[in-house]
Amino acid sequence: MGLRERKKERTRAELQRHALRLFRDQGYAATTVDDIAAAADVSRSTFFRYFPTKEDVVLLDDVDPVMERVAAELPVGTPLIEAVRIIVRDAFGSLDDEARALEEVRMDLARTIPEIAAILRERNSFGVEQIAGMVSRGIGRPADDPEVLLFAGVVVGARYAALARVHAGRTTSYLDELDAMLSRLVTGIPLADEPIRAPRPDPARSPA
Amino acid sequence: MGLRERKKERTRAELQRHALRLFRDQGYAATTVDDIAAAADVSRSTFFRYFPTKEDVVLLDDVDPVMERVAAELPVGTPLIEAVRIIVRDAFGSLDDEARALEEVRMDLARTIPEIAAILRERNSFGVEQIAGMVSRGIGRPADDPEVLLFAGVVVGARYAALARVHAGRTTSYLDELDAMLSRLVTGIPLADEPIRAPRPDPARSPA
DNA sequence: ATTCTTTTGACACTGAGTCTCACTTGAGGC
DNA sequence: GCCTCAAGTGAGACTCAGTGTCAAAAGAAT
Repeated sequence: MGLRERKKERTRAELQRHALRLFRDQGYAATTVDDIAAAADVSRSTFFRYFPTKEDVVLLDDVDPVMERVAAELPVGTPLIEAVRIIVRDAFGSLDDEARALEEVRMDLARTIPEIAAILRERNSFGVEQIAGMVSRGIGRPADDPEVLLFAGVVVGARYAALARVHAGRTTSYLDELDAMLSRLVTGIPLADEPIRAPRPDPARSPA
Repeated sequence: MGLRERKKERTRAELQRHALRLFRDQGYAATTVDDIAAAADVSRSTFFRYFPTKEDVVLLDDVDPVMERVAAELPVGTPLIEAVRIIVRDAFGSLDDEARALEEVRMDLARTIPEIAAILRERNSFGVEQIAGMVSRGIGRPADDPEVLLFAGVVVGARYAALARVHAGRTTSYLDELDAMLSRLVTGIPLADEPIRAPRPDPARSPA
């Protein structure tokens, strides 16, 4: 790996490091791309050469290729829902220390700054189509099959639920929470048969 | 309802009508807010007084209050997953002709212009927290309860699956598709126990 | 007709994102 | 070591979304 590559990697890391620090210190909206570039001692143009948008500096996505690799190593016959659990856990678990540390910072920011939580919720990693593609390959059904899409949607939903827990400050580990959510799904959809009670007035609208 | 109110409503409708028309004709990114304002014969400022962002002109949200009303009228004891199905169907079903027509246009745009599909997927109506709030009221559990959030996440996931079908051009009616997705959920998560097959090379990466 | 309030348009400003062009700097052949 | 080429960088101009202010216009109320 030549000097050029190393320098590039260093610049990218510097930009991300300073960006996250600034976001933490002075908030997301209050931090301009100029601020970040200045802190990392590069020009504004350079920032956009490394990250297509300001939001992207929060994201990472070293995870996707790892997920593919883990998926390819699963024993044939594993039930789909179990496979998802294993893939998620192993893929995140196999991140190196640096990536893992970055992940921690990112989740902490998500808990602290609502704007970042929104970015992660909307943009992070996997969408329905992406998961549907993996499922499609895993069980040999078309990727636009309704059941394949619905399964993928449920997985994405579990992710959102985990992120909501993080956002509510009810957990410190997004990964553990996601794993717990997926575990619950193994026994079906929770509360599906729960009977609804007599309707009561929306507490948000009733007098305090 | 005074002249003032009527005029306001007309302006809002005009802005939305022209915006959707322009988006359809020349694309979302290529249409500036100035274009929309000019077409509707108002100033740029006025546009932003009616819609906080350019994206918002695609959205509607006459639906939320209706959902609340439908929810309040459900018989006590209805299973939660059934309740969701009924609420969604009745709430959308009770839209007036104009709102329904707008919904059609919006879904058509979503199928045609990927950018609009993304906006709908990310911003439209209900997020996990919002649904969790309704569920919380319906069954009397805290809104940040893991199972409540997971259930809400699953519902959102079903929505995404339906939107993915629309996006793939496999259906013309988003509503019917969503209803079908929720029906499937009544019998549990589809494909959950489906065994995965021997891994095969990613077709996207294999030679054509 | 008069006041009062809401809506509106004109304008200025910030910041994200795009583009171009000239420059520097690492890589590799000689 | 030198030269050449390509990759990476910086400066700056430009577009457009979104915010804020302020004064003029138009509907409502008396």
